[in-house]
Amino acid sequence: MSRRKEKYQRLADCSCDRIRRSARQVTQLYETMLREVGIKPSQFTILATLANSGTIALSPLADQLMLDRTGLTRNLAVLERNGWVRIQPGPHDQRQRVVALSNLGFDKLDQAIPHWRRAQQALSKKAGETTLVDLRENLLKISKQLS
Amino acid sequence: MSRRKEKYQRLADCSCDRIRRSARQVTQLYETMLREVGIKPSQFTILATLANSGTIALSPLADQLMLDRTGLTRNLAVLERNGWVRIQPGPHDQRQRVVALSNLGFDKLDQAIPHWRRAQQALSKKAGETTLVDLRENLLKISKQLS
DNA sequence: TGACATAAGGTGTATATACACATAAAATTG
DNA sequence: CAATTTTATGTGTATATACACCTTATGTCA
Repeated sequence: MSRRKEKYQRLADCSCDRIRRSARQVTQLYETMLREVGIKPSQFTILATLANSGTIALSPLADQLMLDRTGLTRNLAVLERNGWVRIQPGPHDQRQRVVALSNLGFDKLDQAIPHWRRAQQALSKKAGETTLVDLRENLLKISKQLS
Repeated sequence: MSRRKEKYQRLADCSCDRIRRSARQVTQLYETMLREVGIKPSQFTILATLANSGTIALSPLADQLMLDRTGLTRNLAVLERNGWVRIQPGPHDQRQRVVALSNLGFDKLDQAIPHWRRAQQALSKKAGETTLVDLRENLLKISKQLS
């Protein structure tokens, strides 16, 4: 394989690949914990955000979650099917749809919180609290610089 | 909304959500740069890995990439359709399939590298080199602790 | 007010990620 | 060597992510 050169070895330093790998691993840890209550990490995040925001239209919710709007639509369809959120036409603007956590959604969130906490603690224990704090700080910094 | 309490505000400190957001943002930066040569970040990573590994069976490749094996299968199907990789039955083990970069794949990789470098540099510039180095270090540390 | 621009949202399509389950080949073992 | 176990891989299914394009409602301005 004459084309296998040192030149290609540096490609391993890809920051995109690096963060994606870690994100997959962390996600799997949280999925394992949250699976016990039948909820996914991304669903948990949406429920938690809705618990704080109250009724909110789709686009500002997507902004707040830094999520793609079209992906949010489809994710919310699942949450609605599960009865965790209510989606209604916007009260003033007929283009809007506003979403809010239902009582069932609050229940599911309450039920999930202890498992989420276990995931947070497990990650902290495995990664080391200092490393994790530094990491989160740097991730936040980078997020702000990229938005 | 009587159930909107401080209790839910702490949920914003989710490490899983934090890393996933940043991963999305970083991925989008790389996608923007790599789109010009018609290749995705994850495809780039696979091509780069294959350039270094040479012919390799699917499972060890998935291990090396820390990728789900079944996802790799489907990703490779696209790469094969594009003519960037060759997939053949394993020479000794009839269960295996071994994959290798084709000449077209090396060409595509060579073509993509300058754009990937631009993405790396853009990220470094936006995030700050120090922050980025720290981040990568912590990500690597966490990856090792979680694997 | 009517024409046009803008904003909110949905749909189609492609890839990414992960798990449960299925199949076939190879390895092991009695 | 035949039966069983393990290994390598594929398939079905569900969700995640992103972009291009479409529709409809709202806003703007001549």
